[in-house]
Amino acid sequence: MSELPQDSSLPKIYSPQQVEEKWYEFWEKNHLFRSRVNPGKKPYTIVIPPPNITGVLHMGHILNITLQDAFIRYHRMMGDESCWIPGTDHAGIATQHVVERSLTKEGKTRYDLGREMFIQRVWEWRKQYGGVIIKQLRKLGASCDWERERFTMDESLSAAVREAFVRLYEEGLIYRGKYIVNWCPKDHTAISDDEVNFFEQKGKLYYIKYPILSNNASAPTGKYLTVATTRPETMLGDTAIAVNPKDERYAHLVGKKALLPLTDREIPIIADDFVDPAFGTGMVKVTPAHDPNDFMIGQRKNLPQINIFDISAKLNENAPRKYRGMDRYDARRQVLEDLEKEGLLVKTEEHVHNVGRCYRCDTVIEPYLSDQWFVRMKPLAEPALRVVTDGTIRFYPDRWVKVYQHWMENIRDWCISRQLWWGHRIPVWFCQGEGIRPGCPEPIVRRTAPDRCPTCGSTNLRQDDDVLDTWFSSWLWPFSVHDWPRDKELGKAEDLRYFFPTNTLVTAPDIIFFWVARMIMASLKFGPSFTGSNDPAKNIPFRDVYFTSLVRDDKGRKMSKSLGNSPEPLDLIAEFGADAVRFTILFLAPLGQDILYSHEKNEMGRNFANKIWNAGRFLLMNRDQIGEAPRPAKSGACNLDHLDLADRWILSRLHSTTAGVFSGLREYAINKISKSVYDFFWHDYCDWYIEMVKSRLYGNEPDDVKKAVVSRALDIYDAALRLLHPLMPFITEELWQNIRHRKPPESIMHAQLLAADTSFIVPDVEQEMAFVQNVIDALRTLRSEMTIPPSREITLQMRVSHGHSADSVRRYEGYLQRLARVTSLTFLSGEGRPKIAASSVVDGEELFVPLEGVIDLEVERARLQKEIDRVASMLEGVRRKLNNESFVEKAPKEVVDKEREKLDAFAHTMEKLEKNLEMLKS
RNA sequence: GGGCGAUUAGCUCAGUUGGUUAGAGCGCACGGUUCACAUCCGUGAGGUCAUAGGUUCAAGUCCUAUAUCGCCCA
Repeated sequence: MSELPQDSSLPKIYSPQQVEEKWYEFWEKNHLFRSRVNPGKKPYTIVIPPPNITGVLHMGHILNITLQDAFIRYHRMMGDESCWIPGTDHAGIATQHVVERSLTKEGKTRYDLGREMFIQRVWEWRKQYGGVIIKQLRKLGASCDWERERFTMDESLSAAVREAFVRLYEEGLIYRGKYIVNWCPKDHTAISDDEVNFFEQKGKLYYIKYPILSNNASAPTGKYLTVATTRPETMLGDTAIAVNPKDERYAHLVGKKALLPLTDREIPIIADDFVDPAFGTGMVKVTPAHDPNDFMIGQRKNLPQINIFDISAKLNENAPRKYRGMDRYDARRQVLEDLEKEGLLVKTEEHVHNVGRCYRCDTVIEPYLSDQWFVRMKPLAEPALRVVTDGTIRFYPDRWVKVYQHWMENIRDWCISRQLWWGHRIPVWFCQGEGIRPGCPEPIVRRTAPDRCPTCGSTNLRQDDDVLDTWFSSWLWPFSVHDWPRDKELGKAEDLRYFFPTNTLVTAPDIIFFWVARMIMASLKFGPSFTGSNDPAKNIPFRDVYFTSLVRDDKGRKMSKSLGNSPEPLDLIAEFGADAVRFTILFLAPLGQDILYSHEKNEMGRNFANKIWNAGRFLLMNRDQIGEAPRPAKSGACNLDHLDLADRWILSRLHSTTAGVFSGLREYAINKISKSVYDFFWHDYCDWYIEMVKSRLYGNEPDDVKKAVVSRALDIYDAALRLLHPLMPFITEELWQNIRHRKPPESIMHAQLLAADTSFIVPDVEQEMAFVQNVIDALRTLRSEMTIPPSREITLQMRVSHGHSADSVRRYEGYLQRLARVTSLTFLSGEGRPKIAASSVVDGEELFVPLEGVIDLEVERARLQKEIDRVASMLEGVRRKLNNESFVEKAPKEVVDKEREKLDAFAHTMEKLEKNLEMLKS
């Protein structure tokens, strides 16, 4: 950094582009984001919710990242060891698909490459394109500790995944079983729930008769029951009929059997809560192998699962011979035809239902039964629920606790296997025998690949083909980022113990189950092994969870690529500056409510930046012309020489603003923080303080007083920049570096925040200032309504009798001169008043502005009458209250006293106004 | 179907445990460019706080119901 010349002048308009780039480089080059284990300081840690490597920055990230950066920067300036750990997620399915698409362009499939080559290809892709988003975060100003960046497929994070898997398996918390997945019959792969697109579609509801069998002989009773289904072909896999247990119509049938038409299978009639008595006939067929809900019923009732499809959704050998080899839709036609022939098809209705389609090829998804790995969730969920309900972990806003609780109490086992190639391969091997001892059925679960089967010694082992759900690595993130379980061998043991638990998690509520809940479970489960404590408070992954708003467009629609209503964040940053975009989004972000975003709103942030810039420009010009008083020894302290009302007032405002920022931080009320800093800077500091300072700087004060005034204005500005820095890091750094001489690598990033000192907050001073402001406001209003041009000077006559003295008002004459163009101030005594004058009553004191020859008496009379009406209606309201006996009796004394004071004040004002009006009439 | 949230000025939103005359930004109207800023300054208009009941001396704020919108779960 080159030293700035003393006569440095800033351009009139702030242009963020070069400034932002310059300071980010400076921060990075000087390692200012770095965090180190420091027992002398309190740690403050955030782990980034790792974005997908396929992802690009969108508005949701802008909000999410800016929030985290603001928290991290505030804590850094409060003296905490702030550590923000960045990284990315390998996003199994999304990434695999992206790479497969690029292969398709070459006319290849992943099978052409083979598993190993394909994975290599993914790594290459990642190196070239992956993590674009990480570079984009820098444009936003994110102060992540880049030296700690992690990727969920890093070797040490893979070790964490294997460690967790093996431990859970050994404890019996992981098991293998059959499960329904979303299967694409065209791509021959399972896809995740997120990748199924649901569309409403017109279909048909078929009513089918099943013969009821007698209790003992399994002989037809001649009676039938009727089920309704949208997928008649799956009846070939039915293993039960179900009714709702509360449905009295069918209570007598439960426990009996029915004959499955077109087959010779007998199936039971059972009762299950899932069945909706109002749907169809209130009886449903149950096909556990081909419908997720039926699958759940089947699990509860121990029903057989008969899979009638192959991987292409053609009927397999489990279907009657006649249908084998048919496609599912051909089978549907054939089944319907055959039912019709047997007189079992009762009727057909039009029916609208949701159909899931593969987001890649639009093929209708087939719920398909296959072997999967599961985590038993109940034992993990119980302690994880407790730490949230007992307040060890706090949610902001706290209504998410209920959502969390409901989910945790009804938790289902977690299917963690995925039929993909890209991801953490399941650390399980199967013995392929070799005939030494036929079948070693137990899976071999190891942290590293075994050489031979521990049972039979065979070296013919085959690793499970599947990989783990990406969330199975994400749920370890708060401690795997510190290289658990290899933290000791990699020298990260101290980091892990110092920075864990993290303090704040900032995330979108839509992943509360996928991620937030599971991190809590994983940390409570594995935490004791590195914290050395069983205290849940020491093993939670984070103390506070901030659930962000959803960013919508100005019509309230979700931002989405297909709607084209999502702005390109880098374009926004280029147009308005990162600071402006950051500030705007934080200003718009009420805790827990959606944000309605629109392009123009960024102008607010931009204008604010420009305002701050110009305040700095004003200060620098005056510093250069007038100079500064000798600096106080303590850096960051404020010059307190020659204080006047405006100085005491702005100090009071600065300290209460600071207190407001701190309380906003505690409540995670970020929009309260941004609003109070905005109001302080713009309205208190610029609108009033600077204008009042001008009256001293350009008046007849001695030189040393002027210098003290300049110094103090700079000191307060410096403190305000620090208060604003976490919200607008770039412009505040630029100005902070300009207003005083700093030596690199000195940075506002590590400057201490001013502590909120209540001794500076003085109600009397604020009240006195409010009076002055009210007088100025009244004069301005009067000028405007009497159409007195702003350039025209006025004289003011005051009568003070209501708590103010001529002497005290006289002290503020300079302000009135500067802010209301009052050239002469005189005081009236007795009852006299100027004959031709505009008048006003402020806090009970009378103002007269003689306007002989200028005043339009008609206008002034109307003006006064309007004011009289206003005061009269308030007077009336207060009177009504005080005439109410129960109010005077029951309301607290202070409230009643306050109303009495109001009554006096209004009555007093009324009296003056009426006299003044009368004067004009005579 | 169950749960949750929202409804305050034309628009986007503040409004502490009920107790000053319900505020801000944008937009609108009017006036303003001599030394920080027209990305600005000053002034003004604009609200029966969704509706109906209730509790209370007192309700934008608490309770109940309804309406509309949105989210989650099933």
